[in-house]
Amino acid sequence: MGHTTPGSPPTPELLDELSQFFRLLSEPARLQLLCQLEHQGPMDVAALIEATGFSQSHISRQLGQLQRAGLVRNQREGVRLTYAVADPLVPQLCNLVQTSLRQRLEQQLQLLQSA
Amino acid sequence: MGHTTPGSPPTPELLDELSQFFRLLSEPARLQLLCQLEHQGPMDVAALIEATGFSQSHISRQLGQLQRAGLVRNQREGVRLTYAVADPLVPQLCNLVQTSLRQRLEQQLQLLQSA
DNA sequence: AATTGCTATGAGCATAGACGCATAAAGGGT
DNA sequence: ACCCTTTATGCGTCTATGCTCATAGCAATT
Repeated sequence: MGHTTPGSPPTPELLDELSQFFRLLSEPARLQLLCQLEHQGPMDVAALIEATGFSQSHISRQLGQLQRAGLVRNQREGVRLTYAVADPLVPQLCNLVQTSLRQRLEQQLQLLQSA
Repeated sequence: MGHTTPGSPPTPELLDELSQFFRLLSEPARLQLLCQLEHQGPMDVAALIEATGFSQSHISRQLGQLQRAGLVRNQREGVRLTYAVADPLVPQLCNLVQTSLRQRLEQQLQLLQSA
């Protein structure tokens, strides 16, 4: 039940960093780009445009944000840039959340069945 | 290096659910409320107002969102509502992200030292 | 049922950020 | 040096939402 965490409460700075990080993943476009890269391996921008249907400028901006956060890395291939996932954290998080969401849905389903 | 995830790519619906979930944590106010509850154990709204300095209506709305998402649960104590964390997922996520952020900072530090 | 104390919610304002268009910047080939 | 291709960025628009004020709803007490 009601755990209390023994450590100190998170500082405002940490709180801000955490929320900023989650904000990156809160945008479907960015999350989609990340998942696409995770699933397909490294891709260049043209392929990402093709896969997602977003405009070039939009993709460039979103990838820029992901790169500044260290979630993605790029590499030149001639004039093109190839992007790749740079941190295994994101898939981990998504799996955790996905599992939790599923569990909650199953619980709700059981509640409905018992009614 | 470049893993590719064997499973199928996430459906648009899953992508939306995941991003909506992360959006909840992307707001400093909500994350602060969650951390406060996690750290102090169950608290009533007056205590949360005291602890965070937010207005009553703001807190009510944010707690409502967290509750609809199943992250928080409330319980009547007379006329007051006491809120408590309802899912251990959030502290897990925060710890993962925090660890990853720290690792990245340490790497950057080493890069600076070797320069 | 009226009053009191606590919580939820409608209305409105302000701001952040997504998204596209146009254009600049950068890199490579002739 | 010029041109072509690819990526980054300034600017404008529009939507979403944080946040507040006022007020409505609701539970307990008398």
